[in-house]
Amino acid sequence: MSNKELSRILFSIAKYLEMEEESFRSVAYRKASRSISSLDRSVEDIYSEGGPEALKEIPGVGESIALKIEEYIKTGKIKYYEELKSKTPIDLSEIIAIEGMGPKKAKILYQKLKVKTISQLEKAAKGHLIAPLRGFGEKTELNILQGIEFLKGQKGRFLLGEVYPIVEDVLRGLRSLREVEKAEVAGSFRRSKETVGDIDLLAVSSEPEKVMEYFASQPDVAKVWGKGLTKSSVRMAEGFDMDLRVVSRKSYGAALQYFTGSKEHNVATRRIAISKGLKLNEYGVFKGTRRIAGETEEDVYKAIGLQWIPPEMRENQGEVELALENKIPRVVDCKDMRGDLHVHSNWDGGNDPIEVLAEVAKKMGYEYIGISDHTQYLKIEHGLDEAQLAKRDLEIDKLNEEYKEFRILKGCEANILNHGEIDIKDEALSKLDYVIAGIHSSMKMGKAEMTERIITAMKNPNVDIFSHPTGRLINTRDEYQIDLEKILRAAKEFNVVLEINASIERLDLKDEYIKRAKKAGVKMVIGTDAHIKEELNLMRLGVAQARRGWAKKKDIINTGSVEELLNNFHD
DNA sequence: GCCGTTTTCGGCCCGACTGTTTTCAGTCG
Repeated sequence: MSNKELSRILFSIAKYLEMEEESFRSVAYRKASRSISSLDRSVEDIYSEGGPEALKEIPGVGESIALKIEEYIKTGKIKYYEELKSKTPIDLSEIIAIEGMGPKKAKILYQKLKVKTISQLEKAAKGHLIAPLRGFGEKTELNILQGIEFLKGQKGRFLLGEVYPIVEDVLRGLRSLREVEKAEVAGSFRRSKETVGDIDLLAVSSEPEKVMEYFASQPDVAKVWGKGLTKSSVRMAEGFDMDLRVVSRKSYGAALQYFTGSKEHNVATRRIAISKGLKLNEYGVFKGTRRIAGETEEDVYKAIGLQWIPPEMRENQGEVELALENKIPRVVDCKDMRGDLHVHSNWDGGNDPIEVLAEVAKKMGYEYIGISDHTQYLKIEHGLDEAQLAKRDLEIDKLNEEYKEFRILKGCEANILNHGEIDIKDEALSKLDYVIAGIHSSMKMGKAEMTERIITAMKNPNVDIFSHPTGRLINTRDEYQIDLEKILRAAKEFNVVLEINASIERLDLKDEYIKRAKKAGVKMVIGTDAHIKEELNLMRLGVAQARRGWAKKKDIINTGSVEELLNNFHD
């Protein structure tokens, strides 16, 4: 059993309860679900150490949910959940993945039209059976069809952040085997693409049968597609496939290069090899039949006259040409990061007190953490008003007195209202160390209006950072309509830093826009948008995204010291 | 169903937006 599965079931229960108008109970389940999905320990371990009592230590888990988790660990099922499912037997999670569809609509469509699956839903919409229903209409029907199309577009792709902890676990497991000399993940995962299809793993071992046996019998494996001595392929319980290849030590680097891709990058590198009278394949670099490189990736690139290229850059976007001239930039690295400015504390409904967040940040080696609680407009996120902000800042002052080489910065994530106004008084904003502003409402504005709205907000001298600039949710929601070039020019002119939001479903700015921002001379900041302390480690996703956008250390302001950082902001 | 520097019971989940309706239900953040 994985935390992920459990979290998914609790989330599903929450959605079923919404169907039943059980709103408070639903919120409780959703909270528990979120909490569990971001735990850094396995729920099973927690249970085996301390039983249901230990489970209750998990935020959002109380008596009742603890018992349900126990039931799940012991029997693999939760009776309560099974009952909810049998009452309304539909693919709820799939159907509500369609933008605009929620549990209530799903229930009506089941009751009136017996719609249980996406394909039945599509059929019903195409047959114009939905529009005549009370509460539905032409537009809803159309939105459903568009939503289904959107979902089809990303079928089979998983979010990088979703699979990250699972891949790490598998890799750790492989590396811990005595029979494994080394192991690494390749493919789009290694390139840190925002979504990944299947996961490609490589290992060097003199006893492949034992390695493959281990790989195929991991607890999370749902199905074994094939198991051989050089390649095995499995479907994980979470729904994605993993391939493991065991290669010889001599060709490990070449295999890593080959399986990391991208395909386009590989075509380009092979072409370079040919131009030098060499041959590059997954076994090595060959001069005639003699292998001249292959053991390490560095050797492989060197043998064909190229500088080593960070995996995140391997998309054939000009990186091969740069490598030929030894001009690959030193892109930003996790080690460069000195702090996180996008963190929500328990003041705005986040999970953890400022003190706890600061301690985690310190342990991560940071020199500062910025607390950016929501402001008042976002009622559901317990946004703070001017007085509450001031009160919170007293707490920060007090904590700061205790620290020597570490500082907690006072920030907020304010809301940009429909005409570019900020939802909290300038007087309050000016007292903070920095202000993040972002859009959390009216996301379907027209392009011109939306662009104007954002630029108006940027003109506010208190606004320092523009958070999740395009508002997209990967695989779920498109970007808002904005004129990015205009926004970039305004950011430069009004000295506003653009965020690279590292949360799993956002990764916003995306790679391409990071390049454009860089070109426009706009500074960026990587923020995790953590609502609980464990999410501070999403920084690595944000850094990976920045690397995909070829950002250097100097492009990212939270690689600087506190003084350097604050210098980027208005007074 | 969870939680407690307002409480072990009674709060918590508000407001905008959309697409439906002629006053509102469902969805989203």
